[in-house]
Amino acid sequence: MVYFSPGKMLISHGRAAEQNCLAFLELCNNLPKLSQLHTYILKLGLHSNPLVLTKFASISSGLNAICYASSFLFAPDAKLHLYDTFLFNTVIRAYAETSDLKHSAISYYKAMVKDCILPNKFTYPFVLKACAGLRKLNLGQSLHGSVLKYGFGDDTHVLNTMIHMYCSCPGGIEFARILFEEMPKCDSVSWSAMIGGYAKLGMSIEAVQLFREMQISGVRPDEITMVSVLSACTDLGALDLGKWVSAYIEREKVEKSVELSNALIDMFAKCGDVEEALMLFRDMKDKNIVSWTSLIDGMAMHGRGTEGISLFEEMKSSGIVPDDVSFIGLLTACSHSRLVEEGRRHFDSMTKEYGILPKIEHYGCMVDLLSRAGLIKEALEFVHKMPIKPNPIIWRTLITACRAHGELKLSEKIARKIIKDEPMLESNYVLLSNIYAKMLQWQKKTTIREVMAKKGIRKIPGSTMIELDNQIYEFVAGDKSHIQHSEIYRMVEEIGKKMKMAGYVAATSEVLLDIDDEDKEDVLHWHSEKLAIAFALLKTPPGTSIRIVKNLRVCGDCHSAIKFISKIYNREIVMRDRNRFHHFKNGQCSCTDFW
DNA sequence: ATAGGGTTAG
Repeated sequence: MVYFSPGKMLISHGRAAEQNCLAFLELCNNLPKLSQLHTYILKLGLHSNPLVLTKFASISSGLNAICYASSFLFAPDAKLHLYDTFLFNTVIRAYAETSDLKHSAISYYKAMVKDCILPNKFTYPFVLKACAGLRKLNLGQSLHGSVLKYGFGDDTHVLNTMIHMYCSCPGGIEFARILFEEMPKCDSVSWSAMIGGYAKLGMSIEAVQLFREMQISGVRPDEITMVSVLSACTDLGALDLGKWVSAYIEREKVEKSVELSNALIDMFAKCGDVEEALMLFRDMKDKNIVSWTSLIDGMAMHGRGTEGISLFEEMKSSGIVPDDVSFIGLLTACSHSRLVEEGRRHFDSMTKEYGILPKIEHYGCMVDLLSRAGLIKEALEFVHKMPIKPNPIIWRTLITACRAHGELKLSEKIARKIIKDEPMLESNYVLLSNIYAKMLQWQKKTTIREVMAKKGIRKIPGSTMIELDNQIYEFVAGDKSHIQHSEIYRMVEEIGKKMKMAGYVAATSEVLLDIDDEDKEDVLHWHSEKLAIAFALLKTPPGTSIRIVKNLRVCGDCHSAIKFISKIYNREIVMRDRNRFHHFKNGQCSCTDFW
């Protein structure tokens, strides 16, 4: 234990004072004695000493330290001297790294420039980082101007941070790309920043494309680049590419940080190979809570809820204390596997044993858990009793469950309510329109379509992606853009005939879900997942499994059709939809029709 | 003294 007592400190001067003070600050790390320390530093006249100040700002790494550090700048006898840039940099950095105070970093930067204190090459990475956190494009652009004005337009560190800043600001990605293209020489950080920028925005195709260009460029990707590429693979559901990245990491001996291993686990789980995710996880020496949570989430998505729960218990036994995110994974695992009692119990233990205040996501999981299992009344009561105002996601969860359990009147009522709350959100109308389809009330369905058209709201088209021979193909319903489309459509017809012979009957209410009247006959078989599967049947050897990724939830008709296809063509078909995985095999689906 | 990264309800 270190006790602090300023009175006993040896007050000395000059270099000795500095050394003394630094040593003392080292001792005082983590001690909440900042105000005494502050007095002490002023007494020694060391408040403009850059080394002392940096040390001071870094200890406790908290708000207080930053406030005291910045107060030195305005001490009555503060003198402007050679080190002032350094002083400002210290304060700007401290603020830039404090989540809620990034705007203060900008204020100090502005104050600095106003006082004619020249920024140096260390100033801008800090300032730009703060700007990235604030996500203000126009501020970023003006900082960009200053960077050029002060002559740091060819500093790689500064430019890399600027790419990151542009990628973080809405509407900035194009500016980032221009900057990136114009850079005299890019290093792996530049590439990672740009690839990561695309990946974060969900521009995963661009991220992967850029990674291919990076390989041609000869800059060696490092583990951080790989994390960004993997997150693009995860988004696309591109398992082959993900596997290639994984092999590359082994081959090139890229350092496997915990983050990289976690990204691999997440990729394998979300691209459909949860067994590989599990193996990787078991091989990890240092796991953290993210590793566990990623795998639990993976189990949840694949409907392997019991294993998700065991992992959660195992995590606790290993000494990791669950956090709010891991509870989301656990509760999702329960709801997707109809483990109602387990879900309830864990929800209670979250507050009672771990003191975690449930967030809207946790309530959402519970509403899903109950309503999906058919306990609609209880789910409704739960919504009315919860202490947070239910959000549209909660209402949509209820609507979907009501529809699945035949409570059409109730789902109509809720759907009308959320349209009132969010009149411009397309998915609200689609829900109501689907309810009318199920009620066979075509007139009302048409009216909804007309209302949407009048408001200029368009439905997001369903699309399905498939990865074949290092290419990613995307199909949308009724799509005829593919070169081989006539062959594909013939295949769909053939599949249709075989399915009928096997006893398949189209579920009309579902088939007509999202289709305009004039297209009704045409689109019967043309949902994007059917096109993608027909394509895969044409292009892949018999007996191999087929993996597809859908952007929306699979419709009931496609779900039953794919069951037939898996049997007729003797193929395992793995499908990821918006919510979860379906493994079709021999006429059955792993979700046991519980989705 | 400076830059880029992993899990989050339907």
